[in-house]
Formats: sequence, C-alpha cells, structure tokens
Amino acid sequence: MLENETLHLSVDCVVFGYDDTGLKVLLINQKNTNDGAVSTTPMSQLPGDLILIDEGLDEAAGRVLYELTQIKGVYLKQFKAFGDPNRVKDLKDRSWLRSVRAKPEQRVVTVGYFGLVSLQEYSPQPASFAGGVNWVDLQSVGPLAFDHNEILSGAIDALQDQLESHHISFELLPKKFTLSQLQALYEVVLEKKFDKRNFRKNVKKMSYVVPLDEKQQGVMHKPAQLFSFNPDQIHD
Amino acid sequence: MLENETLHLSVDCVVFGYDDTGLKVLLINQKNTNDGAVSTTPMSQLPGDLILIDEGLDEAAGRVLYELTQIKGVYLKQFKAFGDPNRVKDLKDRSWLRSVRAKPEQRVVTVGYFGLVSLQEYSPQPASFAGGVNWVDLQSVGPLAFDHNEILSGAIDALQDQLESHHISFELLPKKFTLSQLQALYEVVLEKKFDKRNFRKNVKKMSYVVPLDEKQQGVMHKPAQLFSFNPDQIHD
DNA sequence: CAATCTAAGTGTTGATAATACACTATACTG
DNA sequence: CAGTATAGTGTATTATCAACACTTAGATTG
Repeated sequence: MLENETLHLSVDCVVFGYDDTGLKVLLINQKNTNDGAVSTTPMSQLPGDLILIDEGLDEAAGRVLYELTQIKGVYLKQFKAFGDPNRVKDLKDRSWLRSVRAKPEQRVVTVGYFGLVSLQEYSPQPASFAGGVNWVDLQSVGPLAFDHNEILSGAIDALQDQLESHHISFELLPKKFTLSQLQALYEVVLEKKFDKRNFRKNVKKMSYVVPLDEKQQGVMHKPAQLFSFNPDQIHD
Repeated sequence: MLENETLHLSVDCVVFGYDDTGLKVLLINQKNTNDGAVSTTPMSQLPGDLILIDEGLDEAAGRVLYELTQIKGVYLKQFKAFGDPNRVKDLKDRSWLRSVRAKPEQRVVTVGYFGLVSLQEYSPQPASFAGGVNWVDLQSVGPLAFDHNEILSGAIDALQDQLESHHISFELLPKKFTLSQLQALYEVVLEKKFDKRNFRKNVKKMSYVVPLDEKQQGVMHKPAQLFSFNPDQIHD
C-alpha cells in the first residue's frame, strides 16, 4: 500500500467526428500484451494518458490526443473529472495496465475532455497514421476499458448541452456546408427531428452563419447553396 | 525538481449561502504563520484541501468542507478542474503553503465544487464552530489566495447556468418560503429583475413547488402564503 | 376601532416565437 | 427530354413572453 500513496492524474479525450454517415467517436485499441498472463481479449478505450508534471490540463489533452492519434488542432473542452478510487482497479483492466504503467496499481484520477472534428477535413483517417485508431459509430460502441463508457456518456451529455448554446456545431462540419448538412448534424446530436422550413428560419437569425457565392457540385439533384461560419459574428 | 515530480490533487468548495440579505460565499482565513519570514497579511481562501488516497472526489469535497467549516450535508456539485501548473506558485501564497504543506513546492491540481446552503437553516453561523470562517457578501470578496478568485468566478457561472435547469434553488432557501423570497433569490443569482406576475405564472407551472396550508407570521403586512419544494415532482 | 402602513396577490393585452404543413425549382442522369 | 432526387420557400395557428396597476390582508399606531 505504501507504494500507492501517491496519485496520478490523466486526461481522456472523447473526440467526436461527424460526416454524412453519422456521429463517431475516436477509440484506440489496446495493444495485445504478450506478458504470458491470461490473455484477455484486447479492449478499446478512449485516447488518454498521464499528464506531465509541468503541463496544463488543456495542453495535456492536446498533446495526448496528438501522440496517440496524430490528430491535432481540434476543439477540445474540459467537461468533468472522474475520480472514483477504483476506476482503474477492475480485473479486466489489470493486464493492460501492467504492460504500460510503472505502477499499475496506482490510483488515477482523470479529467475528461470532449473534442469535435469534421471527418471530411480529416482524410486520410487517423487510422492510416497511427495503428489501432478507429472512428466508431456511436451506436456500435461496445464495452470500453476502465470507466470509459461512463466518460463517453458524460461527453455526449456535454455535447448535447453545448451544441446550441455554445455555437460549436461548425467544429463538426466542413468549412463549407449546406443547410441540410447542418440540420442533419443537429438531428443526430440532439436525437430529434426538425422541420426543414422552421430550421432554416432559425438559421437565418444566426448572423454567424453566412451564405457563400457558391453552390454544391457533382450532386444529381438541385445543388444546395453553401454556407460557412463566421465566428466573429457571435455576440450573444 | 526531483522532489516535485509527483502531483497532488485537492478539492476546493465554493459554498454559497443565501438569506434575505443576499448571496454570500464561505471563506476561511489563513492562520497567521509565525515562521519569522516576511509576514504577509493573512489572506482569505476557499475551503479546500488535498484529497486522501482512497476517497472519491465527491466524498473528499464533503469531508474537507466539514473539517474546515463544520458544515455538512449540503448540496455539493463538481463544476471544473483547475490545473495551471503555476496555480500555487505565486509569491503571495508561498509563506502560507510552507506552513501547512510537507512539500510546499509541489504542483496541485484542484477540482472545484460549488455548494448551496440556506443561511436560515444554518444558525448559529459556522464562525461560532470553526475559527476564521466567514460568510462574505459576493460583492465584498477581495483578492483570495492562489487562483481562488478564478475558481469563485467559475462557480458563479455554474450556479447561474444550473439554477433554472437543475431545480437547485430550493437548496438556498428555508424549507418553507414565500414566492417573493424565491423571486428575490432568482434576481440576486441571475442579476436581473423579474416581473412579479409573470414570475408567479411560471412558478405555477412548476409542479415541484407546492403551496402549504400555512402563512407567514409576524410580518406587519399581508402575510404571504408559504410554499415548499417537493423533489419527487421533478420529471423533466 | 379607525386610519395607516407594507408587501401580497391577481388578469389582460399585444408582441414575439414556435409549430404544422405541401408544393415548385434545379441540376444531373440515362 | 423524361425521370429522379434533394433544395428551397410562405402562411396560418398556437403557445409563450412581456408589459402593465390596482385591490387585499394583517399589523401597528393614535
């Protein structure tokens, strides 16, 4: 127990990616540990790691995300700290912890960040840079390591809370987007349908959504007008 | 620097107290350190301390608050982690840290909690139990130790955000209260005025605010009807 | 016990925002 | 040039919000 008398702090990033096929979350696969122990099936987890002794929390979140997935420059926002003393003590997580941590028994408190990425802007996918990194459909997320399902669920709540009030939807869309894409995003994130005409009426009131002199191309129907976000116009 | 290679975690509690005279925050005075060093004027700070190695965050917040102020059983909610690497490195805080911490140079990340108390329910005041504990009017809060002004400001934001959406106003009021008291609370916390008739119209829609068969007594005007909160009736 | 004081309590109206709903327009395809 | 698929648009109804002033109940005073 003496060995454990200190506590470590980590950050975990719940990065949401969006494209026309839906809302995904960025997960990494734990590498299979060939330590001769009972080989548990490798689990998925959120990208996260211990913070360094001289870096800030936001800084740590950006660094850890980059190191594990090669993704950088994304919107990242702290949403909650998770500090159950037993959150890394579950049997299922022991073998992996032993393979990566000097002191695998040590308590770890983690600070959760959620991040937002437009998947169109991130081709090629991170999987081609960093092994074992996947965008997983939110519906298809299975059991994750540690308390990461709980952290994910907290991040979804935070995203839903802040989508409308904090003007962050544009982080999930390409720079130029159509109003139908914007509406689809709202519908997926908030899990409800909107009326097309009413939705567009509301968007017209948002001075920071500006129409471009440009139309969609290469679609086999009437091409939609493109819009972009102008963050300067936000003055609520 | 080697000594500092571990990191500590603390909780800080921003406990708001409310009565007819306004909204207060609970502060404690740092005891004067007679260590012969330059005697800095003793500062006020939020009640907070390091968490124990085997306790959860919520648990730590409750314990620390009780140990420092003798207050217990209050509503406490995590709102944000503060992790600037230099948040406890300021000159003004050194002398006090040296007097209370084994490793005063050590980095401390803190998790902020906000708490809510009805001051009517807390007579006698905590100051009579624990030395140096004061309810300070929000307007009169001066410079605090560490980054506690920033933490306080974050707590105010969280309180304002959640007052309407999370049905927490009753934590700040006595069990039986009048609609005028409720309105005054909203006005103080949200820093804006409400129309009396419109306010009461809205309250009527809240099924969890229930009228009692009882009236105010000992006031030299028409006595107001008393109400109470019934948390069971919350089903948003 | 009448006059006075103080905050409690109460409705209506006009403005604004939210909802429901169906057809025409445009570019690409074969 | 007919077919297809999504873009784009307006109005009527309902619900919500905002503004506004007088009467009432009990306590106090002379």
